[in-house]
Amino acid sequence: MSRTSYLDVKAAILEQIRSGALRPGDTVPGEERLAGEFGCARVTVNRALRELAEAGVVERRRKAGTRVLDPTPRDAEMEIPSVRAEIEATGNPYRYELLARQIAPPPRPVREGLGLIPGIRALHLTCRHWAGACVHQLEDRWINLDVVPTARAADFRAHGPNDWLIQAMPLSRVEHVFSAQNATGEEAELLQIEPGAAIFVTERRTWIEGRAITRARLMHPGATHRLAARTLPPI
Amino acid sequence: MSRTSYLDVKAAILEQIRSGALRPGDTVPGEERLAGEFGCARVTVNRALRELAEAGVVERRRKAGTRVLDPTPRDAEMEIPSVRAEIEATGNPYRYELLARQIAPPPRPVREGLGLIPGIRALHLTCRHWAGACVHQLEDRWINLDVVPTARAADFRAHGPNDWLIQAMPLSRVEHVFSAQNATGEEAELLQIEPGAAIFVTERRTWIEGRAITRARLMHPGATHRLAARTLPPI
DNA sequence: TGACGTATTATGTGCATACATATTATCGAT
DNA sequence: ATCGATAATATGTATGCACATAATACGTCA
Repeated sequence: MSRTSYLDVKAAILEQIRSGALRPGDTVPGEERLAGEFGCARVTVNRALRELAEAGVVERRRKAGTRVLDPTPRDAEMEIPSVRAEIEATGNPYRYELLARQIAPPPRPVREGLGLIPGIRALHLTCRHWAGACVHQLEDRWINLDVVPTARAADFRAHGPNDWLIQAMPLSRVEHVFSAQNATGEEAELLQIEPGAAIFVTERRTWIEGRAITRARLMHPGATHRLAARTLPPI
Repeated sequence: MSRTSYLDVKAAILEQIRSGALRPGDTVPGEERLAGEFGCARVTVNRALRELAEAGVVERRRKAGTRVLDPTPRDAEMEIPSVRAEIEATGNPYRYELLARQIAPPPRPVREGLGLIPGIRALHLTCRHWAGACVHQLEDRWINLDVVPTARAADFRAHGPNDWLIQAMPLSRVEHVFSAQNATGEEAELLQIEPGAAIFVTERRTWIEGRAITRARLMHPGATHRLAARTLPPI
């Protein structure tokens, strides 16, 4: 029997978060307590919690203890805030609109992106996010109902699917691919811009434990949209 | 007199890299040795080096020791490879072309982005990066000669300014802002695309110790350009 | 009652030590 | 000379201990 590693502690706590035993806002037991439970030294627990804090999973404050964070604002290097927060930060009122919702077999590129067998149906949503009187984002999303069956029953008329998914599936892996494209006629109409105007397209795919959850194509008017990323030097 | 912190060790080693005393490829002295020099425990040096390794500054291998890494491929989350590597990865031959070079007072937005006093002149470069027969990137760059006076003497006809700057100024802070725009007539001509076609624009600014080094506007044909970012889950 | 100082508490970090593990170097046998 | 076992070495990490630091809780005094 080997000794308890800080990796064991880390994995155990992550598992508790994934399973819902620890929810955002909850306080993780203190280092001393956990060290007792795991039968290891406090420093070992310390390292596990420290790395979880670095990863943005928990927040630590002296005396106050360790609290599970909201999974939203994950990494500082590549900050992709929720659409709502992004818009409200500019002072504009945010409005969400569900344009279409159906369950259908996705087109081939989407199907392959989600790793689905041909013929399998998925949830298809089209939404619009407004910043005041301007369209900020047009969202075309497919959700893998095999992985997230509860999405079938979810009501996306009041709240966007992204917020819902972040709630339902924390700690997932995300891939973003950005590109610039000329808006098609339909896209231009929905975005309230001229056909052919440059749009900034984000293709976002999300996995949990190797299984694709969702694939979203997010379109923004190119003239107004800005995406920033900072790489900080060590220290 | 307080004890030596792992932060002190980290800062000292970073300083040696910045100053050039430790160059990429060099081997950092062993933990035991450094612990002796700094008058601290080996665990303290270990933590400093471990964090530097996590930050991508050094590479550690058992028995082999700790080596300073090339500053290029800094962070895995937001991988922005050198243009050359990016193109050669696709199998296309890379070609670099210097279109213009002059020393002039920059226009106001650039001047403010670089934090320069009005009237101060800076190095202005225009370059093109080819992937085979296609233009991959059109680069419009200003370099702050106050911070990098050696750039005045550098010859940018054979190699691009980005490679040169990475060599000359390691460990700097970088900010990227991405957007989609419609190409102007001039831009379209240089990029060999139709006027009005969507272009993917990266605005990159680089600082070292709070001073702006350079500001580049990188334009790519939107149809072909892709930028990917991944956020990995903890563990 | 309210302000302020002190006790309490949880995390942060350093040290000496011990052992684990990966990798290279070395040396001997074939 | 080649292969393989073994030694040497640098990093990886667990432990017990001590003290530092930040923040809250709480009790005392005006």
